[in-house]
Amino acid sequence: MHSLTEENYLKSLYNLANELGEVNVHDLSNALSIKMPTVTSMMKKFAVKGLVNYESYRPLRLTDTGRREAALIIRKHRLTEMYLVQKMGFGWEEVHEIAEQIEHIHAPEFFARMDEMLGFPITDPHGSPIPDAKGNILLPEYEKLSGCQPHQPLKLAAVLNTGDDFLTYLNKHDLRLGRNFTLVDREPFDLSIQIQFEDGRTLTLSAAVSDKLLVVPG
Amino acid sequence: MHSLTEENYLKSLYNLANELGEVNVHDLSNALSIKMPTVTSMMKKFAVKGLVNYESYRPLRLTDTGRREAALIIRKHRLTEMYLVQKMGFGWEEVHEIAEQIEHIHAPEFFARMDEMLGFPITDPHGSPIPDAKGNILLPEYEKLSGCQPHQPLKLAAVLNTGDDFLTYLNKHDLRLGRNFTLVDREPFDLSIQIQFEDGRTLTLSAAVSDKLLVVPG
DNA sequence: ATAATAAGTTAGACAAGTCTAACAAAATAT
DNA sequence: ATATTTTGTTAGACTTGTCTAACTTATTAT
Repeated sequence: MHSLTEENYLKSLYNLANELGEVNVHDLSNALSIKMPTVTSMMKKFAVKGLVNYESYRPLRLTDTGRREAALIIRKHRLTEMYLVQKMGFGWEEVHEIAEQIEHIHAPEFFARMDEMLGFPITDPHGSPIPDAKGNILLPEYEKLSGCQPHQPLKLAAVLNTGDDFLTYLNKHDLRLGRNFTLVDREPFDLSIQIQFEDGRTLTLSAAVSDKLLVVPG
Repeated sequence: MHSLTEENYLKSLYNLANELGEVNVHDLSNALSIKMPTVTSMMKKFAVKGLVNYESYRPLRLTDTGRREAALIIRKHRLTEMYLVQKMGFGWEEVHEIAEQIEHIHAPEFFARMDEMLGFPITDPHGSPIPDAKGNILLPEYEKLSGCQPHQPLKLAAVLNTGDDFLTYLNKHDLRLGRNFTLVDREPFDLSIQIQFEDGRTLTLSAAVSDKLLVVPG
C-alpha cells in the first residue's frame, strides 16, 4: 500500500494529466506546493514502484497501474463528497476539505456501504464522474459554457472549480447542477456571457465563471 | 495541532491510565508496539508540549491538557463507532478498525453533524461513555459481571473487549447491550458463571468472558 | 544563433519517528 | 543483602519526506 504522501502525489498527477494532457515536474511541484527536487526524487521512487514511466527531462506518464490506483483514491474522494451532501446535509461548498482527508481511509467496507446507501451514484456533487470499484472511469461529454453558441437550451452538468468561493457564488445565483437555461448572448469585448433561466430571469457571467461551468444540451 | 503519531500515543496513554492507574514507559511501549527508547523520547517531547509530566524512571502522568486532548480524540472515535452502527448498519464487531482511522480526521463540523444525527449519544456501541465536546467524561458506575453476587437481576451495560472475536461470540449468544438476565450461580472451581435470561434459557460464561462484561442492576 | 529564462537534476542538509546496542536504575528473589 | 531480572535511558544509526544551493538541459526571445 502507499503512504498518505504518495497517495497525494498520485491523485495530483492523475488530475493534472486530465487537465493538461502532459504533466511536467514543474506542474506537479506547483500543484502540491512541494519543491521540484522533492518531486523529482518521488517520481524516481514511483518509477521503481511501477506507478510512472520516468525519464529525465521528459513529461511524467502514469502507468496503467498508477492511473488505476489514482482513480481508486479519487473514487473514495467523490463518493465521500456525495455522501456528505446527500446523507449528512452538507453544502457542495463544504465537502472538499473533509473528503480530502477521508479519501485516505483504508476500509473497503466503509466506502462500499456509502456507495450502496447512495444507490451507486455515477457523479459527485460537482458533476465529476465517480470511477468504478475497478478504477475505470467514463469521461462524460460535457461542454464548457464559455465555448457554446447562443440560443441553445442548456443544462448545468458540472463545475470545474470546487473552491468554496466559487460554489458560494453559484449558490447565490441559484446555479445548481441540473438547472436549465439558455445562452442568450456573448459580449465579444470581455467574453462575458448572458444566460436566461426558464422563468425569464437573466444573469451575466464573466468569462472566468463561464469557463468553469460544464453543460449538456438541455 | 498534533501529528497522527502523537495522537496515537496520547490516546493509548489515556486508555492505559484508566485501565492501570499508573502508566510506565514499558506499558505504553507494549500497547503501541513501539520500542521503549522511542517512547522515552516521545515522552520528553510531550513534556515540552505540556501533555505529560515526565520525570526519569517515574510513571508517566498526563497533564490536564493532555487528558483533555486525549479525550477529544476518543470522543471522535466513539462518536464514529456509534455512527457506523446506528446510521450505516455495521455490526459492533466491525467498527473498531474504521473508527481507529476516522478519529484522526480534523473536521469539527463533520463530527458535530454525526453527533446531531445521533441525537447526542452518551455511550458508544460497546457501552463506553463518549466524552463531551470539551473533553469531559463521566465514568459510569458499571460493575464487572465476574464480581457480582448470585440471584441479582442484571442488565448488560458495556463490554471491555472490543475485538471482533469476542463480540462475535456475544452475538452468537444474543448477548447485546441492554439485555436483561440473572446471575444464577458461580462455579468456584474455574470461576465460570451461569446466567439465566428472562425467557428462561441459561448460558454458562467462562471467567475470561464474565470479566469483560459490565452490568448494572436490571 | 546566441543570450536569457525556465525547467529539471544532483548533492547535501534537516526533522520526525523509528530502531539496536550498551549502559543505568529499580524491583524482585533468594 | 546481594545477585538477578526487569525497566528505563543514552547514543547513534536509518528511513521518509522535505528543503536550499549549485549545476545542467531545454525553451524562448531577440
